[in-house]
Amino acid sequence: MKHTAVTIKEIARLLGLSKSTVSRALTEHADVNDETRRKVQTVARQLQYEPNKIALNLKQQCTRTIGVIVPETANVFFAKVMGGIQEVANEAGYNVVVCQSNESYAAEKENIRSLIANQVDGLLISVSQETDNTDHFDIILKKNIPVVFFDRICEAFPTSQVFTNNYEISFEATEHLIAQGCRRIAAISGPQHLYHSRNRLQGYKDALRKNGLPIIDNYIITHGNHPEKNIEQYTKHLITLAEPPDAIFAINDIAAIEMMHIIKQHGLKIPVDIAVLGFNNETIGNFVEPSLSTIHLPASEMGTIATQVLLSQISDTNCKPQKKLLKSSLVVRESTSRVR
Amino acid sequence: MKHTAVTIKEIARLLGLSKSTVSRALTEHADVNDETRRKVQTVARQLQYEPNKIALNLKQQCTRTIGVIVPETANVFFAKVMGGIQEVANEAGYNVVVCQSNESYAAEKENIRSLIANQVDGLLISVSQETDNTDHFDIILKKNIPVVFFDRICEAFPTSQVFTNNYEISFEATEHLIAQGCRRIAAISGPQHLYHSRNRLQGYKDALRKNGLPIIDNYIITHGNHPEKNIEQYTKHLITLAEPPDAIFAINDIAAIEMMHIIKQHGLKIPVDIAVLGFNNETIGNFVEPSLSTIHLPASEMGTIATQVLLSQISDTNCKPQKKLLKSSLVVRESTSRVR
DNA sequence: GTGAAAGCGCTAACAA
DNA sequence: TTGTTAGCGCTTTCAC
Repeated sequence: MKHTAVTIKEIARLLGLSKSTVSRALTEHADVNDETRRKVQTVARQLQYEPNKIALNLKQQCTRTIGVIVPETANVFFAKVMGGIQEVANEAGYNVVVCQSNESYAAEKENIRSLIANQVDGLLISVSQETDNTDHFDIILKKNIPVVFFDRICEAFPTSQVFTNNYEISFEATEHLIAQGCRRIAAISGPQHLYHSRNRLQGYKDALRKNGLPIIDNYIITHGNHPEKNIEQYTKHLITLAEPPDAIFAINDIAAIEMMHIIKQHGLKIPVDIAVLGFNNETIGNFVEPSLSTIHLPASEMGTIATQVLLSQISDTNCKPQKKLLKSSLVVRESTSRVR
Repeated sequence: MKHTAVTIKEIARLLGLSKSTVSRALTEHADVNDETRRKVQTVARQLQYEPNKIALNLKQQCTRTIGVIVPETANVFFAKVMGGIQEVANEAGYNVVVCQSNESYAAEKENIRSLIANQVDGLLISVSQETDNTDHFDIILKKNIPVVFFDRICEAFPTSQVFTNNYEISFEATEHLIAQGCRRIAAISGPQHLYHSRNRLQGYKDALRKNGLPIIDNYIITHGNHPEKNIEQYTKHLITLAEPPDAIFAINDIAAIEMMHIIKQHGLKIPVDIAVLGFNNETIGNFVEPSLSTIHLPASEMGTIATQVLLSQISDTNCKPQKKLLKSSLVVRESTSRVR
């Protein structure tokens, strides 16, 4: 390392003062002679003194760092959330350490261990697809570390949670498809041990039920850990059914666009033969033909709010867990517009 | 914070030993009685002792943390690079703190200050579009902090650099377009004070020149900080020229796909009327019609290599700066396939 | 208004 | 083999 680092001790030596006086002068403490303060600050500036954060951390028993665990940083949604997190955290003088679980339970567990060992002041977590129990989170409770789950939350856990109205938006989206005349609506859904996936599927089912449509198992695809790998198979499976669906509620925009591509290749028309609905509202949805209807998630906002909640808990340790519900919205474009 | 934290002192008190003995027992030091070690380790496990990293940091004068500054985390390319960085860093027991410059010089400068103040062991930087001088990097040299620039490198700087063969791939891509019979090739290019943008444009120009084609200013669009905002205008401008281009070398895949969309809307055929070439090889390029030809960048690999170089410099401070050139490759799909 | 000393949690040189 | 001591850089009582 740079052994050149200027310390308070050095400044003290140079000015024939004690460390404490220098410290006080630098931290704008009251009881210090104006003259002395001026001198200290001048020298500090000349030497480009920067207080050693590590020493401060040790002294103050906090790191002003928050740890974030996401399934995958390359995922557009999480990347946007990260933006929101950074913004609020940096504004408040906090650093952000990011870890990826890569959808693996083991990695998630290890990330938690590592972040805690590194004394982060708080955690922001979106759980991996593999995570179907919460044992590895217990240590967070035991050590009483502020934590906020976001998006892929851990419902049963007595901590703060920030999430979107998955059930409602899924219900709304399904009713939109029904309103467009779709009667055989397929849905690609995530692992059912995850709260948000479960809710999404439930919203879909309830909308069908409410509208007197049957729930057909063949139309519901629950995929494993790497959905993007199987979109092609799913699509081919669906469109070659004896009675193929007339709408597909995809798991995300990229999957939706891939499905559209395959559907078109098979000579089917979108949305007339099959309507396609995405999820995430990525920019690209505007530029495909037909343009993609989708669900807009308040990604960046989710990051900012989760971070705000976390920071409030860090500053007030016995502040109650908060549940924040953010609203998504349906973005209707051409891929589901069958009636005028 | 959690005042419950178990310390070495606590364990020592419990066992009637000294802190040092406990420390030695825990760190697998040689000179310690097997019996003692066993006892210490048992208690440590029972109490779920975790060494305080901050104290270690202070003691060892390093944080095992590397700071990363990227223009934007939501950018797919940088998100992929981040993946590679995380992988190598975590493997080596390093944490990664991410900052975004949001393409702003001021933010970049502030990020550097903040990361250095937080005593990161090293830096990975991809410079912002706004950055047209290197004054704010001087402090890194002065403090002798290991740094590796990647992708958007800072050529003039006497530090390690990891980058791709922008000139060559751009040359190759342009020759590919020429080989497809294109004669009026437009290019959308980044700010010319950036090394990689300059090289890309130069490769394009040299390929034209070598093939006896004129360099037409009207076909070269150099954009500012937020290109995505103006893609539509650029495209309309180009296709309404008296002599519109018969190929466009876009700045990235998303821009390319937006351009294709607009071109198609204007009744022109791709690639026959206008060939379109992207940059970045995003998945989505496979699923648009026509499928998008593009340049594949070794994004994740760039992250892993940059991190490896950085770590080697951290461990050996007077290890010489390294320049690493990674190869991109041309991915030819339908959007540029005009001959058979 | 300033200095001396203790202490945050840990390691390591030196003693015993 | 174990304990004592010092010290990493800083803040903060407590004396003076």
